[in-house]
Amino acid sequence: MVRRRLTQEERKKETRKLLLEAAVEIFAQMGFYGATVDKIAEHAGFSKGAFYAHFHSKEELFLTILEQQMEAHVDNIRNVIKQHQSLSHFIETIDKYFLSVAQKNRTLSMLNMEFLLYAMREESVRHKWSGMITESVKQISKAINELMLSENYESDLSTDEIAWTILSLENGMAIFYYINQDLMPLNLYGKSLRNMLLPHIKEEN
Amino acid sequence: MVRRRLTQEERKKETRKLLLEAAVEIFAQMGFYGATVDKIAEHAGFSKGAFYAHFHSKEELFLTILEQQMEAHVDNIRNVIKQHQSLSHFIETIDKYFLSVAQKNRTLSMLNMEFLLYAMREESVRHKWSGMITESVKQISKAINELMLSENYESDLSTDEIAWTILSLENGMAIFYYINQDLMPLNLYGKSLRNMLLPHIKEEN
Amino acid sequence: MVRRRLTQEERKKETRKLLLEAAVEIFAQMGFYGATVDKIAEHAGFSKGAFYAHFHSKEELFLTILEQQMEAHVDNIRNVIKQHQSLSHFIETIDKYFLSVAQKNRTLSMLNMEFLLYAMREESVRHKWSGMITESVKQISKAINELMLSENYESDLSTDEIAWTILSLENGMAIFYYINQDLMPLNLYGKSLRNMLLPHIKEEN
Amino acid sequence: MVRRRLTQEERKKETRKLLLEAAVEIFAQMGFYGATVDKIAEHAGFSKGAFYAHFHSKEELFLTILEQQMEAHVDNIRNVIKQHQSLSHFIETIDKYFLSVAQKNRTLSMLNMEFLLYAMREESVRHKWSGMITESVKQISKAINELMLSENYESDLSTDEIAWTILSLENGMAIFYYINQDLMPLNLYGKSLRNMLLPHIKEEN
DNA sequence: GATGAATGAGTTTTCATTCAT
DNA sequence: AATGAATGAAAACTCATTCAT
Repeated sequence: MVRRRLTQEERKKETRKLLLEAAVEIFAQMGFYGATVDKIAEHAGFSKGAFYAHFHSKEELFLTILEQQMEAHVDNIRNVIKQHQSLSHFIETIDKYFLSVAQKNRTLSMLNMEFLLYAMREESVRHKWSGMITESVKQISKAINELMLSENYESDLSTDEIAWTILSLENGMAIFYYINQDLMPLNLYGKSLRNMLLPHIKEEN
Repeated sequence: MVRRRLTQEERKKETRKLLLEAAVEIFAQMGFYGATVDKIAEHAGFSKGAFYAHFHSKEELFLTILEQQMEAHVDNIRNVIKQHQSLSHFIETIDKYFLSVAQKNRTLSMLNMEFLLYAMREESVRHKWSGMITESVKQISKAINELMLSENYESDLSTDEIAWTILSLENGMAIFYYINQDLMPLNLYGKSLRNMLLPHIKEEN
Repeated sequence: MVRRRLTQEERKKETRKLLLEAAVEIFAQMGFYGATVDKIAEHAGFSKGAFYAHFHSKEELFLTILEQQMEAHVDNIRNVIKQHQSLSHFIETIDKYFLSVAQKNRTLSMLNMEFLLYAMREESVRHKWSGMITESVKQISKAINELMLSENYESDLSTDEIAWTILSLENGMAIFYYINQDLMPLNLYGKSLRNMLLPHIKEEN
Repeated sequence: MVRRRLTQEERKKETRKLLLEAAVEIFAQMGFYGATVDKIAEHAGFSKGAFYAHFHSKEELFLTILEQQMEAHVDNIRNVIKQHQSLSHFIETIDKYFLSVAQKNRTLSMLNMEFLLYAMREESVRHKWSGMITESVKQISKAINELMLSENYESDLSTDEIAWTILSLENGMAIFYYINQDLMPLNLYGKSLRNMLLPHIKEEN
C-alpha cells in the first residue's frame, strides 16, 4: 500500500515535470498566445484534463516556469563567478557561458524574451524580475570587487555599473544574435567586455 | 468640387493617421495579442469597420507600424551621426538620444520589444529587421571610422564591432530600464561607451 | 433647361439599367450572398452610393431582376409559340430555343436556379413565380391544343399535362447540363419531347 | 473502464449525428448562407463550440452532408431498380418513389436544390456530383436495357438517353412541385414517363 | 445624382476552462 | 489522476446600409 502511494505521488511529480518541460518548449517556440493548453498537454503526452489537474491556469504555468528560469539564471551566474581567478579569467568564463547558451538554447533565449515582455507589462511579475536582476547584479558586483582589490585595479565605473553593463550587453547581443545569427560575431561579447574593463591591463601586455 | 474631394481625402488620411497612432499605443501597452482591433479602433475614436477600411488585417497594421518605426530609427541614427564633431562628442550625442528616448518613449520602447519578439518568430519580418540593423551598423561604423581617422585614434575593436556593441548595449539597457527605472542609472549607457572607446583620450586628460 | 432635365432623367435611367445589367451578371456568377453591393456597383462603374440612389436594398434589386426575368421568360415562350405551324415544328422550335439558351446563357440559367431557390423559401416570391408558371403553362397548353385540333391528334396526356412536362424537362435538363456539359447530349430535350408527343406521327413516317 | 470509454465515444457519435440531422434541416430551410453555425448547433441542442469539435468548418459539414445524400440517392435508385419485373412495373416503382420523396421530404428536396447550386459554382463539388449522376444513369440504363431485351421492346431513345430523361424529369418536376404543390398533378411524373417510353405496349393493351 | 468614409450588427472561428465519467 | 466532450466568451473580419459632402 505504501509503495503504491509513493508510486502515485512520484507519478504525479513526473507528470508535472513532463508538462513543465513541454510548456517550456512550446512557449518558447510559439509565444504565450501561440501556445495553447492543448498543444502543451499533447506535447507532454497528456490531455487537457491532466494539465488542469496540475496547474490552475495557463498563466499560473507560465509564471511557474518564469520563476524556475529566474532561479536557474541566478544559479548559473553564481557558478560562473565561482570559477574566476582573475578579472581577465572572469570575463573569459562569462563569455564562454554566453556563447554556449546562445548557441545551444535558442529556445530558452526566446522564452527569456517572452518573459521580458510579460514582465514589462505585469506589475507583479516585473517586481519579481527586478528582484532577480538586483540579486544578479549584487553577486557579480561583489565578485568583481574582490577581483579588483586583489589585482589592485581601478576603473571609472563602479563595480555595480560594471555588473549592469555586463548583463545589459548580454541581453542586447542575444537579441541581435537571434534575429540574424550570421550578422554579429559571437565572440564580440567577450571582446567588448575586455575592451571596456581591461584597458590598463592590456596596455601592460 | 476639387475642395470637396480634397477634404474627403484629407479626412481619410487623418483617420488613417489616428488609427496608426492609436495602434502604436495599444500595441505597446498590451502587446500584439492583447491589442484587439476593437480597442485600437475605439482608442482612435472609430469603429471596427473604419479600421478595416484602412487596413486589411491586424497583422498588416502591425507590419505597417513596424516599417514606419524601422525607418524612423535609421533616420534618428543618421541625425545623431550628423551632429558629431569628435568621438567623445559622438558618444555624448548618442547617450543623450538614448536618454531622451528612454524617458519620453516608454511606449515606443515596449513596441520595439514587441517587434523584436515578432521578428524572432516570423521569417520575413526577421529578414527586414536584420536588414535595418545591418544598415544602422553600417552608418554608425562609417561615422566612427571617420572620427577615428581624424583623431588618429585606434582600438582593438573594428568600427563594425564598435557599432554592434553600441546598438546591443542600447537595447540591453533599455530592457532593464523599463523593468525597473530606479535600478539602473540612466547615464550608464554613455559612461560605459566612453569607457570602452576612450581610454587613451581619458588618460590624456 | 428642359433639355438638361431630360438628359438628367435619361442618365438616371441609363445608370439604373447599367446597375441592373451588372447585377444580373454578378448574381449569376456568385449567387445572392456572394454578390455584394460593392461588387455590383463597381462592375457597373459606379459607387455604392449610386446603387442606393436607385434601389432601396439589395433584396429589392434582386426582386426587380426576378420580375424582369420572369416577364422575359413568358415573352420568350410567347414568341416560340407564335412561330409554330405544326406540333412537330413546335417541338423543334422549343428545342432550338432551349439549345440556344443553354449554350449562350449559362449566366441566366444559374440566375434562374438562384431564383428558384429563393422562390422556394420566400412565400411572396413563390407566389409570383407560381403565377408566372401558370401563365406559361396556359399559353403552351393553348397552343398545343390548337395544333392538336388542326392535326387531329390525340394523346393520353391533357394539353396542360404536356405543357407541364415540357417545362419540367427543360428545367431538369438545364440543371444536368450545367453540372457537366459533356455528359448529357444537348439534343436530348427535343428528342425526348418528340418521343413523348409524336409516337403516332413517327409511326406514319 | 471499457464501458466508460465506450459511453463517451458513443456520446460523441450521437452528438455528431444530432448535429448532422439539425444541419440537414437548417440548410434545407434557410440555405447555405442563411444557415448559421449558431442556428445549427442550437437546433441540435449544443453550443457552437461543440459544433467545431465535430466539424472543421461550416463548409466541411455541408460537404459531409452532400456526400451522405449523394450516396443515399444512388442507393435508393439501386433499390428501385432491384424491384422491377417489367418496364411498366419499373416506371410505376420509380413514380411511387418520386411521390413519396416529394411528399415526405420537402426538406431533402430543398437541400438537393441547395447542393445543385453549390455544385454549379464549385468545381470540385461539381465533379463529385457529376460522378454520382453518371453512376445513377449507368445503373438505370442497365436496368432498362435488361427489361427491354426481355420484353423485346424498342425505342428511338438509347437506354442512356432514357435514363437521362427520367432523372431530368424528376428534378424538373420536383422544382415545380415545391414552388406550388397545388399546380402540378403529382402523378404526372409516371404518366409522362409511361407516355414517353411505352407507346407501343400501351397500344397493345 | 453620386461619392465613399464610417457604422455596427452579424458571422465564423478559437481556446481557456469546466465537469461528468 | 486522467480523459476529452462541451461550454461560452472573445476575437477577427464582412458587408448592407447611412450620411455628410
